Amino acid sequence: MTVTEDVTPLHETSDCRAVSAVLGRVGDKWSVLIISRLGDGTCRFNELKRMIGGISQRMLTLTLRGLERDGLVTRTVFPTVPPRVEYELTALGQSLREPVDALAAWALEHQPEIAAANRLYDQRSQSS
Amino acid sequence: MTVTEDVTPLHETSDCRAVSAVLGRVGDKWSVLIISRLGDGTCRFNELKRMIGGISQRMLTLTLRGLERDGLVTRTVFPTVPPRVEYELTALGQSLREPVDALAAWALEHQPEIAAANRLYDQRSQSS
DNA sequence: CTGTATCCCTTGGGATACTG
DNA sequence: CAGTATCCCAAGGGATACAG
Repeated sequence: MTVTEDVTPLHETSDCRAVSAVLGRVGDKWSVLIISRLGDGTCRFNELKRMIGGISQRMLTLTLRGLERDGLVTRTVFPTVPPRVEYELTALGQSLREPVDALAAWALEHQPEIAAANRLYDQRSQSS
Repeated sequence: MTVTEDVTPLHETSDCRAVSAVLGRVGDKWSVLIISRLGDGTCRFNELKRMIGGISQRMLTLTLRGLERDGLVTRTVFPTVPPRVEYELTALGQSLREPVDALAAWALEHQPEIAAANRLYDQRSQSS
């Protein structure tokens, strides 16, 4: 019988949306780089910009604001002239590094397999 | 003295690009959901579409192709009529679940802190 | 059933210029 | 120094129609 079943998409539960938000952060091109860099210690705005390299001022600002909003990074303004702003990982931000590093380790470990799969797939696509 | 220093952006090393690619996969809205669903067993195209819900045909196809290209999923076509195609996680795909689950666990565990940080941040932005 | 092809709107994000 | 504001282009992704 075809009664009305539960069709609530799995990804729309409260828990799943929370997980998605974090996955989005991690998937973001710049967030992880910033967190990684900040893991080595406090950093100023332009310092971050230089060390990461390739990030625009706009994206650095936006990404830092996002990280700050999620409580992963603190922003400290020193009322000097010229202004000095320091960014630092919070305990929460530090704790995120562990699972992220695990993922990075997985990526490095299996990179050869992935590259091989890519070549195989592309080669097969070629001859189609 | 200001000699020409090493300004190679950290994210442009070979290793880092490999890690980024994986982080991109994980950050992708649909990839993780598909992998998660496939973790419970083989699945057909429309089966996946229904269970995930909210994904367009186009994105399901594109995402599955990407997962297949990276060797995370296998695609098996049964030459019947109507056609029957089954998707299944590879061993590599299975192995990815571990670090991803760790990240999901982190997200769930710290969700309250993140939500609180969000509220605090938004509240402060309000009064500015 | 399992896709592919198009159209088209939304979002992401770089470049540049300006401000406290 | 540390941003904000604007412009603008490219990629992401849904809706729809068509095909094997």
